[in-house]
Amino acid sequence: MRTYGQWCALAKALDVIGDRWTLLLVRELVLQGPCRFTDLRNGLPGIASNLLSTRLKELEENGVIRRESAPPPVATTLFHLTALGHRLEPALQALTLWGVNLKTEIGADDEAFRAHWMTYPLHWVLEDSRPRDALATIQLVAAGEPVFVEVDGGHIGVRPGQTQPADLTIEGHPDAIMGLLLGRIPISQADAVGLDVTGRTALLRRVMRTTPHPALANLLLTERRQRSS
Amino acid sequence: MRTYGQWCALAKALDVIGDRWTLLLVRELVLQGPCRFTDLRNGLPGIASNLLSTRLKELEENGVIRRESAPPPVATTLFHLTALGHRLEPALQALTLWGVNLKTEIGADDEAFRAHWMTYPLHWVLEDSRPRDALATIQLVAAGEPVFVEVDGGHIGVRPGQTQPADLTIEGHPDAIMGLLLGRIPISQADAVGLDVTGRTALLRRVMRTTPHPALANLLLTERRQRSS
DNA sequence: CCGGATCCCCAGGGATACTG
DNA sequence: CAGTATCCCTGGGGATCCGG
Repeated sequence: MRTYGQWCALAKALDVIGDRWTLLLVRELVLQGPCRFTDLRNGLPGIASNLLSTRLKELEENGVIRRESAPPPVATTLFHLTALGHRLEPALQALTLWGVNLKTEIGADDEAFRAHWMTYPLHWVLEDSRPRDALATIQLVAAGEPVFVEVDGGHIGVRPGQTQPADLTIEGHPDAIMGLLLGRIPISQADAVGLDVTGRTALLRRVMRTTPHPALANLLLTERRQRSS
Repeated sequence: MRTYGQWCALAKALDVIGDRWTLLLVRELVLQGPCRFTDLRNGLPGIASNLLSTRLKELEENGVIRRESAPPPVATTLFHLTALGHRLEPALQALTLWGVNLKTEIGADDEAFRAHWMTYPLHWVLEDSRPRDALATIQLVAAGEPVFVEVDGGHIGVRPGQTQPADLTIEGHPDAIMGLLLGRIPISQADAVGLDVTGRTALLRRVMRTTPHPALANLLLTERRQRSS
């Protein structure tokens, strides 16, 4: 294990989770819960299988994850976060929030996408502004992957997957969907950005935040950044 | 620039600050303020100068830092955090807090140490429980490096450096000093762990927290972690 | 199909020396 | 002081193979 050898908590933390892919691996376990090797590989497009294996070993040695052989319905080993691992979530959220600033960049269209990656941002972007209204459901289909949103009693539920008859369906590129839900793309221009919106569009007014999530205020970044090749 | 190529804010963030040394470099600018090249090299013991140069270029391209030629008193270029860079601080703190759990490990004695690395932890560990008392000063000397603590009106000030006649002086290994201030090492055992405490020891009762900092509650980690070679 | 292990190769990073 | 230049080595990407 390569270490910085510094008396500094940050350096110690980076000794453990600073290697390439490591924090993304933790992200998978946070967003998906206990995972099989294959689930992780699928959630980390581009990782070499030997690296995934190595990272899992390291994280286990450092007490961040634990491997457990699951009973028959699964019948294979599952990787869990330990209590220590779960304590990484605040750091994960802080870094993710910071990364939102960067996503403004050119939306490279060859980017990999997984439905569950949207769940964090969606929680930050949505709210139930009419808690007394009846339960409502929204089916998102981002880059072909389904995400299911449930609005009920002031609470927003987000998870990958489908439901049958949703009150509202939004289909298209992830960035376009987020742009619509953020209010940056008016419904009138949904077509123009390749969005397919069907159903009770009035539901949008219920779930879209009127005031941005406090932690997302930094989206209004004034400073301009330049791009290199 | 090597990128994960994922539609995910965390992945984007790691594209920018995920490389080796990068986040520690940001730490230096957060803790020390604007730095010269040499200041950074000194705050990052072990880094190769070419790597430092490369990282600075990358961070500048990505808008995290800015280089500015300072007027005569300094007469050289200084590296500043941009607004975007400053927004990394919450993530830095979250990771640092997580790292505190790991520092319990064997205190390797060949670790590098810099005084300003203590400032974050000290802010978390200290408080002024008697705001009406007169201003008081504590001089720490950790691993030979001086840290100056000022207690006044409910506020704690921490910065590297010295003051002449301090009300209390504590000298010794950083871990021992932190242990004492955390209350894990009673004053009676200060000698046994190589601490040299002189002056108004009653001041300790003023600055040591009776109730741990909320974010540090996770120090009471029950789970046991195993060690590899 | 799952959970890796093995091999090859290149790029990123470490160490040191050198320069404007 | 603020980097560049160079050399070398290890970590990581990519593919393939293997036991359960």
